[in-house]
Amino acid sequence: MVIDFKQRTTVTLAEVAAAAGVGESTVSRVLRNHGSFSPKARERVLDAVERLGYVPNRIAGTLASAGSRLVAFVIPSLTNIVFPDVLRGAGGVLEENHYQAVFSVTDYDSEREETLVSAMLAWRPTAVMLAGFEHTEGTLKILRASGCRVVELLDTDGTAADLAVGFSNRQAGRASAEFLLRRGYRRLGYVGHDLDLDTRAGKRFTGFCEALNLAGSRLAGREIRAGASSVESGRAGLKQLLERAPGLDAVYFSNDDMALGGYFHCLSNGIAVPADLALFGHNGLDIGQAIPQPLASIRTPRVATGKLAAELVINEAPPQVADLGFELIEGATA
Amino acid sequence: MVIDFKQRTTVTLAEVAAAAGVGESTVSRVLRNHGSFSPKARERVLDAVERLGYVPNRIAGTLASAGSRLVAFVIPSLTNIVFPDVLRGAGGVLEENHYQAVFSVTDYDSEREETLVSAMLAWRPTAVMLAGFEHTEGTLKILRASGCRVVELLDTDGTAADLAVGFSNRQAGRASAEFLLRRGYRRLGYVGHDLDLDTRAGKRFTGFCEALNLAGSRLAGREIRAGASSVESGRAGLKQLLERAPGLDAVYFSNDDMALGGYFHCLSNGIAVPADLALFGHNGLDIGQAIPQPLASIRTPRVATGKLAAELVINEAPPQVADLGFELIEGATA
DNA sequence: GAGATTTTTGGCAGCGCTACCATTTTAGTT
DNA sequence: AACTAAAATGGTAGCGCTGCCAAAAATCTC
Repeated sequence: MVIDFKQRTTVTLAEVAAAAGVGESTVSRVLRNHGSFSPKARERVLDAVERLGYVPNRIAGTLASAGSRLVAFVIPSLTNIVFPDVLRGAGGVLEENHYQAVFSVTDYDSEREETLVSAMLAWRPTAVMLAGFEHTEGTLKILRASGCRVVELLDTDGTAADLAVGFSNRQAGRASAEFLLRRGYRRLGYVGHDLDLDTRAGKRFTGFCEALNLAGSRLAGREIRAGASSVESGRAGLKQLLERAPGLDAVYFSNDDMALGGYFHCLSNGIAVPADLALFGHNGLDIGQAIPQPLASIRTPRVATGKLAAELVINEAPPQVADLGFELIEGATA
Repeated sequence: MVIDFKQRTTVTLAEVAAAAGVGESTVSRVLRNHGSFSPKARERVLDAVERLGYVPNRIAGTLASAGSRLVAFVIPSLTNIVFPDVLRGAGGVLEENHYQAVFSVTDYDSEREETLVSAMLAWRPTAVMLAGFEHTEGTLKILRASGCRVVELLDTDGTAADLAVGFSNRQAGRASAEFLLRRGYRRLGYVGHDLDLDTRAGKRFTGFCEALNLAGSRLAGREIRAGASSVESGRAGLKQLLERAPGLDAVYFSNDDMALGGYFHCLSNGIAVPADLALFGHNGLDIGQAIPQPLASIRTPRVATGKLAAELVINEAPPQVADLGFELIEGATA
């Protein structure tokens, strides 16, 4: 196999103009379909573009004009399917409008977030999309100074810097507790992952406890596991919790991944769900609905969040907080 | 809340130079730590940068120099965790080397792939990363003409355009069949998703059938489902298959998502695994190892693929095919 | 201490494009 | 046909940075 390494002089707009026998401006106008030009000119330009294999250079275009049509995502994780879902929702809209998505991953580390946001801004993106409201002072400062739009995703409990799209995790936590109480469960436990890192999970937990308090009840046991959420962590977490706090009749998990782990623990150990123990997750993942007993959970608007976030940015919407709500899935595990 | 909409004149390198009392070149050299400058100059520049809150403009930098330090990913899906995993692997390496990842999603449509690759090239990326070897002629043509590096991911069965990193899906399929045969299963079925779209799954299936033929055996039944893989699709697929082809003793699934669906079907319907029916997946996802009986599967080097792909590009490696292999997980479902 | 090196520095021409403006061409009006 | 309005076009000055080069300053050599 032979690869051509010789410096292929990239075709420029000027060359296209020359080949088409028109001025550079005309080529630019035709290609962006902006301003006026004759059908004849259009044809000659498109013909030359085709013939020379011209690919516009958006780096140059961006520098010359104002907007970069680049949208930066600085997200905590790619392993937690929540974020790919948001990216997916945004991706479609962005693409239709000829925007490009750029991303980096913080691993739930807000210092890293600051570094990454700062690096992103060097590309002069139209907007920066972040998870939630909890950021370092430094992050907020450089973001403000940049003048670019900021969208905080998947959270509405807090103060938005500019735009925010998501739902109230706190209310989701409350709704989960209320549902379990309504079903008659009284000895409730919690299995979660690191709440300091995943502040949205923390808010759900807060909401959950609030609802319990309001009902004159309280958490009968909790197991907080270090690190990110995972099925295995949920499984081990439930095992731990049940050993330490026997007699629970329902457990709330920080999300569906954790809850699935819990479910599998029950399956393996002959714990009847929900007769012996009820399980409640969060996110409403498809897989949770495909297990033998559909998981009781809360369906969150992840794709819709990405979609709306992109739309707001593209339409230059004024600062606002868009609450997309959530939907309780009764399932069969509670 | 008040948002400052006034056109915040972005700080430029020239302003930093003026503030630091040095020339523009010196600022540029200090910031890139490239070329020579005195400690004194360095200090004054960094001080001015800090004071003015200067953020370099990489759009301009890229235009002026050669390389964009942008790596484009054009992937089939974000729902299939395989691709986020690859992105994750690449992301770390890219970030360390001050590269940025840009992506778009084809939804397994090669016409869209061509459009998206073309759009990506407008950003003059250092490399374009694609899934597999199957691309339209048009895609290959514009890629060749662009002169940028191309990495084809997660496949080694075919002809690479430039770099390729992954493993042999065909061999994975063979290994899966050989394992099942070795275990004594004889009436083998297959449940898969759309093979024309996911050509790598198709190659696994081919390899699987080859191994059966070699052993003088043949597939006893198959169910190919339209659309992308999912747990629900696997569940429904296995149900269908068992109705149509009773008496199977093992089923090979196009991937772990599908296999999990199959497992859940068995759980729901009192089919003992593996006594009544053995199940075999592909990818070795964590969740497959967290269900009551760890799923027999093949662990694929997804993160490592992303990592190596990024490294090869950054180190300007010569064209090559890197086979990272795979690992059979015996599990407990076969 | 003069001359030869080496290090540090600033000026400036692009990179490829778009925005703006001035000019030319075409269409419209009476 | 003469004149006006509208449409089409090309020239060119940047966008903010880097790379090159020549000049200036610092260091070394005998």
